[in-house]
Amino acid sequence: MNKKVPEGVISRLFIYLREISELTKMNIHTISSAELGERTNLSDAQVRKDLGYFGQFGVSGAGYNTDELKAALEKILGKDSTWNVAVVGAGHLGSALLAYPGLKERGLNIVAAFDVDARKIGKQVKDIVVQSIDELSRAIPAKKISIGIIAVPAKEAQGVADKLIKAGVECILNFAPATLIVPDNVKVKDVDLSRELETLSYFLVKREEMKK
Amino acid sequence: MNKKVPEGVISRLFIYLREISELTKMNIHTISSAELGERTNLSDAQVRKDLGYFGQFGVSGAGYNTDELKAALEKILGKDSTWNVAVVGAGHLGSALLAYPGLKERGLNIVAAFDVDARKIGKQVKDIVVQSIDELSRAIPAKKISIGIIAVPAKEAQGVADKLIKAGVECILNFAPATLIVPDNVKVKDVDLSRELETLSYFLVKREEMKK
DNA sequence: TGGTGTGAATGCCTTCACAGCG
DNA sequence: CGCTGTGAAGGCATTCACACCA
Repeated sequence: MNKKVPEGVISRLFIYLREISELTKMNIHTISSAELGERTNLSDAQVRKDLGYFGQFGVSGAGYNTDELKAALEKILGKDSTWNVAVVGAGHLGSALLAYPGLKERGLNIVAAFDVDARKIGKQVKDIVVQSIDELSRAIPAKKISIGIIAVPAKEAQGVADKLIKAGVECILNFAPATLIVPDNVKVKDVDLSRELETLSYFLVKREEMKK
Repeated sequence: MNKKVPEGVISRLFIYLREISELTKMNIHTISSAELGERTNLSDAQVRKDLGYFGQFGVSGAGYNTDELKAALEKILGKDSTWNVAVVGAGHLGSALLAYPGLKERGLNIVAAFDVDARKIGKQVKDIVVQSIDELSRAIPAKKISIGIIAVPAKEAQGVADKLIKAGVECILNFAPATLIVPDNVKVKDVDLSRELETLSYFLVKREEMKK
């Protein structure tokens, strides 16, 4: 069993879980790897192999029972546990995250928000009041926060990351277009919206060139 | 020359460009692949190989001239051209995108926004007025929009994608947690914020298990 | 018969390692 | 001497293909 799980498998398991959840709601109780692959833009082999890293969930000739598979995926992915999250930066993006209902549903509770800007401190979004960033180092351990979201300008990103890590955060989702230097035991995931768009635009640039 | 450029190279070129731009601002005119790698959390070999797909920009024994490299990267990445972008969905996330200044700076002009919700239609963010989604099919070609951003709930995402494609959009940035089915000639990039966070949380789940 | 589970083959990307150059 | 540019090697992830099972 203990084979190495490729990067990306976990992310896909969440996609399968999302799809399977829809199916159970629609009272569909069986699905083949081919069908699940079609619904997720992945190959049947990929689906089977991904699941294969964690056990055997299918029935030969019949496919997968969606209720069982759903339960199995939730177990694998730790959907029974919940995590506390802090957002740093209460600008447009930070506020959007605070207001996003999809996170709580998935066991990710935003329990604090911080900003440097006095005009934003005290602002309330849903049930969260934006605090001064000076309170970060006390609030993170006090509220048992293990995930930090960085939604500040690039220049401040590294400083915020340092503060979060010092306060005990173990994972960071970084929206700032900056490369963060962090210790090995801290996991960082970068999401750079303008880079995503730029990469798409490159596709258009290349297509234009091809036309000639 | 015409070797196949791996997926991911382009995205990294944008990272190099960002870093190099900082350096030129700081009046640093030379950098080695090792230093550039350090600043971007990548290996020196990776930096050289990535650049190698597009030509020879370095000087043996000396490194790269930042001004020349900046110009070369901008040329490769098509930073002289600009693209028109539409946002569909004027909720929190859509509004955040409308207000984000980083895009225009990079040649990505949001020129239209659409929503189904009558309460949001007419709302103004910066210089963009939210229009009814019924106007989408006329506005997209009229404004020469080639990139669409989907910031609507999952259930509506496929319908919006269909509308965008029918209207002539060639690339889609999809924030909805849904798998889109699109023709081959349309490029889709998924950004699923809650999945990113969930993937991070899995890292914590596994770490907890290890402690036992 | 239809579909899983999985070793083997393939293909892609990264890393290595070093010749060659300024 | 330091650092680039690049074939060759290595490692990972995906796809293939088929034995096996209900």
